[in-house]
Amino acid sequence: MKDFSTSTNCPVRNVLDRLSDKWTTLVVLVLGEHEKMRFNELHKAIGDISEKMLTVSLRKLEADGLIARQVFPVIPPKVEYQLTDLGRNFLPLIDSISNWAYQNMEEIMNNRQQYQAS
Amino acid sequence: MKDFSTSTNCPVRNVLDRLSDKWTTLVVLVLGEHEKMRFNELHKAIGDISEKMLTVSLRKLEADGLIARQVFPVIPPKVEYQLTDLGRNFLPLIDSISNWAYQNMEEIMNNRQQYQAS
DNA sequence: TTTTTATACTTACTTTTGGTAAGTCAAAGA
DNA sequence: TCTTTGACTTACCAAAAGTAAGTATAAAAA
Repeated sequence: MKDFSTSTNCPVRNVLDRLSDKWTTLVVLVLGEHEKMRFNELHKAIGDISEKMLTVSLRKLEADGLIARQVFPVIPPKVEYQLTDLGRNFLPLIDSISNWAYQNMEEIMNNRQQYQAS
Repeated sequence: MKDFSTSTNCPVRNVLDRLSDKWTTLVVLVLGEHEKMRFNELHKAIGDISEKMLTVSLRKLEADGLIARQVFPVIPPKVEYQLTDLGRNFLPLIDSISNWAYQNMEEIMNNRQQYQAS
């Protein structure tokens, strides 16, 4: 049994906090479907993420080693992102969460309505 | 292939956003180890969550039907929380994320240090 | 030749969310 | 009568995220 009781000093919690983040998981999900993607592609694919937050999310994932960032020294700039081995290794986990959400969303939506009504 | 491009109108995204939240996942994780827990037990088990955020997280999970809240009409108050079937059904997914984080945290920490240094 | 366009970001500013600490309620015990 | 207990609220402040405009540079278009 692991220790969740300690905050920033616990590496597991630290990793977990970063990966259980709205945008981060989404970036991994869409990157999981495309092999290589450029910044604007990701931006369009996710749709409602701001450029700022996309940048932040990408940097965090890069720092953690889940994605690789390749810069082409051209103008206008070209940058490609792709999952690393570590990222690809993580993908199925978050993919299964996405699937679970898909399969259970109806029930969850119903539950929410019940809850509202009471 | 699912559509992630639309924001609040997409139920999958909606569910996903809520479940890929720092505190929410943690609450499910600790509830997964204890069967029934009272408010203050959860608070101590998680450690660095504020009472406010614990309340918010519990309400959201309750609304979505992942946990059940049982109030005992006594003074001082007594409230017990436990995973519902839906919650228990979700638990293994997040458990495996937690395990993945545990197994890969060393590599991730190393990656982060490399990144900082560059 | 000046203007526009393309791409991947920054930056300044505002809004929303989260954290902190103190307060509430009602009864039982000191 | 004052304190304690447990599950919250609430008011206030800090941090994070959203918004919109700006930056850099060269090639292509006007």
